[in-house]
Amino acid sequence: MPDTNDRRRREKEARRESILEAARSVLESRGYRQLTMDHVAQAAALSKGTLYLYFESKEELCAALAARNAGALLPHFDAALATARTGLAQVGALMMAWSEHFVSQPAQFRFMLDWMRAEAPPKGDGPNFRAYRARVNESVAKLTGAIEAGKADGSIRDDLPTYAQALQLWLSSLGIALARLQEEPLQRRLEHPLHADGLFPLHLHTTLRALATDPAEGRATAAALLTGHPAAAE
Amino acid sequence: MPDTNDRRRREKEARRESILEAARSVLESRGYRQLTMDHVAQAAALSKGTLYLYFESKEELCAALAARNAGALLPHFDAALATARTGLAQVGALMMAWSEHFVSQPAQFRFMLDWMRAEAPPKGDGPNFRAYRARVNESVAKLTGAIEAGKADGSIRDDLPTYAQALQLWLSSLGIALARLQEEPLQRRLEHPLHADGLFPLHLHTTLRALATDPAEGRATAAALLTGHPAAAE
DNA sequence: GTCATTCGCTGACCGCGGGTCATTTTCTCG
DNA sequence: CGAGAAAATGACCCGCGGTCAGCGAATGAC
Repeated sequence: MPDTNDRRRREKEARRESILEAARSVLESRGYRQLTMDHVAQAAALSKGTLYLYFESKEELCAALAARNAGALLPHFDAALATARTGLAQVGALMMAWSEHFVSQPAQFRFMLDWMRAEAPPKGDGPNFRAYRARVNESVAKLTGAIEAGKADGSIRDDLPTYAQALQLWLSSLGIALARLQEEPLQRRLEHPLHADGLFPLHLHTTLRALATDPAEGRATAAALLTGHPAAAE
Repeated sequence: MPDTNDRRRREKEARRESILEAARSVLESRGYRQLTMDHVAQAAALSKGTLYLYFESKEELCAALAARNAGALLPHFDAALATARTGLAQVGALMMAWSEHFVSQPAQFRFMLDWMRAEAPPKGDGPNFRAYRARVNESVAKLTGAIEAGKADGSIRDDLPTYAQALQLWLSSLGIALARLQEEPLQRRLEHPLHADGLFPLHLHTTLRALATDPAEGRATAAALLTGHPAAAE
């Protein structure tokens, strides 16, 4: 009977994964606004009621997707950190990695941003939410680590509060990303047409110049990162 | 009969305003998530169907509210511009004015950010949307004007693309503001507790240092703005 | 082999919220 | 007052998140 129980548990986990996969495919083909429980159920060849046996709510399902996506970013961050010599370059490389993931996985990133935008503030608990937050904290930790490294090697000013500075970086980049998400609306509604993609290189320059002990080094670091990866540049 | 027609038009306009006022009161007392057409109708002592005689959709009603709020910001921007000597100081003063309005009118600002977060991308047309966009463009124009002034007087580097830089400023500040909107969730979900309010002074320092021809002047300008208005500082 | 129990699953159903429209009420003017 | 227009109504539709009584198949005891 432990055999049976084990199999049961494995099958349950497999169902859960298949539901997540169904949700991902709906996201890919129909986008966030069409990500309804009915559509997910249809894609998973299950009834809607069944979904609620595996996820407490739609929010929890989305949180599970978000946790998965956030986890996928971490190896890229590690790779980025490995290629950079100074702490300042590490910060820039993390931002580049973020942007590149953005470009290469548009559906996932659109989801993450749409989900953050739609997230209802009051209730945000449950295991999947906690998993998501853990991944975010890991990412922020890599950023704070890079800033600390930069302070130690002299490439980053040492009069900055590390953790607050990491959040300022993270959040201001989020604003830039939001604009890219709404690229078409942005272009339509502004006086002068402007590709939101073009804002990221500028943001990188601005950020690194502000962090650098020597502004010229900030500029050089940003330029090196952008020419090394022209796909993400303007 | 022109008398009658005039009165009719005035009454129609008054109804429209009373609906907007009702919406504003619902927003104040119940928040964005409770801003339903039924609640607005109840607050305006009208039936729901009547609302649709004055606004095409809920989106249009919200756009009208947003246009009104965006318009209220413009005089503050003008006042901020008048107090600053250099272009760099003007940029900082505009950011401060934004932050102060944020603090003094929390309900309106919460609405603006909630609305932006919830806004559905595809369809965004209609007269109220255009009015809103016009106000935003006016605001951005004041920012580009300040940057140009700074280039002219030597306080801001002249190798920056003015318009793109204005947008980078605007959008990165938006990210900071979003964090402040979710202040409590932010504190709960991060490793280290941190008041989101504390991020704005840091953001101001970072931004002005990056823009300034002389980093020291950027730092001094930010410090002067923050000590001059301690309510908005950390 | 039989039968009671458990387990996974179903789909009809609910409430809410945005949006519609045939009907009724109110106003205007001859 | 009465005809026609304008304004307002509220019952109604649909899509969506979420619920639950019940059904059928696998399981295990005898």
